[in-house]
Amino acid sequence: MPTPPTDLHTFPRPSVAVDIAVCSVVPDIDGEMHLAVLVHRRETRTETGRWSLPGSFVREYERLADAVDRTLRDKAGVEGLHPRQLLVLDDPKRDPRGWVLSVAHVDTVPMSDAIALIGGTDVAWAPVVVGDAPAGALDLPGRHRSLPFDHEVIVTEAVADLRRRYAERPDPAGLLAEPFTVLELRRVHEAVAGERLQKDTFRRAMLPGLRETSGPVSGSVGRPARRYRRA
Amino acid sequence: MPTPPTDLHTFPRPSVAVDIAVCSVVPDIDGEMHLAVLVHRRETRTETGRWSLPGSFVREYERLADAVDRTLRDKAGVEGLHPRQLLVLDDPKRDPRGWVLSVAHVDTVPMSDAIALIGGTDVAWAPVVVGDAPAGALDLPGRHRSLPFDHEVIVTEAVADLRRRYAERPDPAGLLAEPFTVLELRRVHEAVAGERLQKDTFRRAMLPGLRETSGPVSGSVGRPARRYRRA
DNA sequence: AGAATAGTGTCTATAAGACACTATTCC
DNA sequence: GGAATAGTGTCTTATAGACACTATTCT
Repeated sequence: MPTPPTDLHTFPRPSVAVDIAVCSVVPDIDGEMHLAVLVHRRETRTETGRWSLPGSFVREYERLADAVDRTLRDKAGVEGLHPRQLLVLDDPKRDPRGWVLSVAHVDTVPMSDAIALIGGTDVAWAPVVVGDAPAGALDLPGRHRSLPFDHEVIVTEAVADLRRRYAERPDPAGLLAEPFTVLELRRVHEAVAGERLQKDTFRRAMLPGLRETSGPVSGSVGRPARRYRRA
Repeated sequence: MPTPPTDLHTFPRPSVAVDIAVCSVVPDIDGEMHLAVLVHRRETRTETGRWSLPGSFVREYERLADAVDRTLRDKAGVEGLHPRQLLVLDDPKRDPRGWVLSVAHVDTVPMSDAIALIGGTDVAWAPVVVGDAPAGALDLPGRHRSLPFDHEVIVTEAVADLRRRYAERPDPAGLLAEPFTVLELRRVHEAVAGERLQKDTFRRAMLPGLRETSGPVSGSVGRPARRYRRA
């Protein structure tokens, strides 16, 4: 809390927006799973036609998490997520229209909803580029190479946040529907991490955070895998 | 970046403030060092007389880090710090005067400046309560028991941030003047961690992040200690 | 039986913790 | 020499990685 002025309204106030890196794990043509970020094609004056992260201005007395939920509902028809704050973007020149602060968030959608979510051609999943690409680089549709504004900073932080959390615990963001097998879990973690993980080490690291389910085991071929839920 | 409205000014805008947990390590009566947070006595209408964290409203087109610097210069005469963003406090009811978002920060002042910084009776170092106290509890002057608003959340995050960073590297915030001995460094780390650290393990963990200085070694008694700088 | 996938025993390399020893100074 | 503090050798314990083996299913 600041030292209050005699009147709040004597202070200039910035516009405040939320920008969101919505993440999920989606398959490519070959069935390989990849961490991807939701981008949409800009239809408005600034940077029209480029792909960017969804965002919107915060309404009066609205909580930031609610602004995130509302934005995703309106722009992508997604519900019931768990946004996490990443950082505030405060460069006074970041928006040509004026003084706009943006609170960047990361959020996730379950893999089962990810594909259905892409309705038209104005929304897409852009895989995170793995390897030694520039930080925050996405594999955008068409021949687009980069995100506008400071959105690459947001992607960088979002990916770092997810990787940190997934290194600790099994599927903390709930990308995978329960119950699941350790193999399914590992595929998701590999997609997030952007690298292969060892099957035995991975299993032992994750087991303390899992509860075995007694439910029936399905198996196409080979020994049927046990199924688990998050503990 | 959000979908732009036709005009920025059609959107309601919140007041935006910065609140700062300024941290340092200060000695108590017995010479023991403790992690402490700078608090000041409120002089204004809301919560008058209570101790709280310094903060102020952000000026037009001002960067948040600059608002932090300005606030600390004005309220405590501190210069040249390195604020880090912690989180945005966005409860619409957090300030009775209206819609105020606050961006919480953590910052540090070198130990050598910490004592001189306390000028009058309206500013004080409040040691972080160690042990199983409520999260974010401070040992405030007088008989005050708690911080107003959501300041305890800020202290909790500030302390967690510092402890995380100090567990990794030697004195990342530069609390200690260079050059220093490993013993001096360990005392600072113990104050931040709120617990004793083992001398041999600590030395081995920190050495990779230190550069030995060839400068003259002072010693009152016992084998003179080597002196180091941060690498 | 053989293929395929799941799960585990175990060896090794590495790091953390703890203890005790050696080293260097001042008196 | 003795007190005091600095720094290190090394043993123990825990953990991560790797490899190979065993287990359970389907065809």
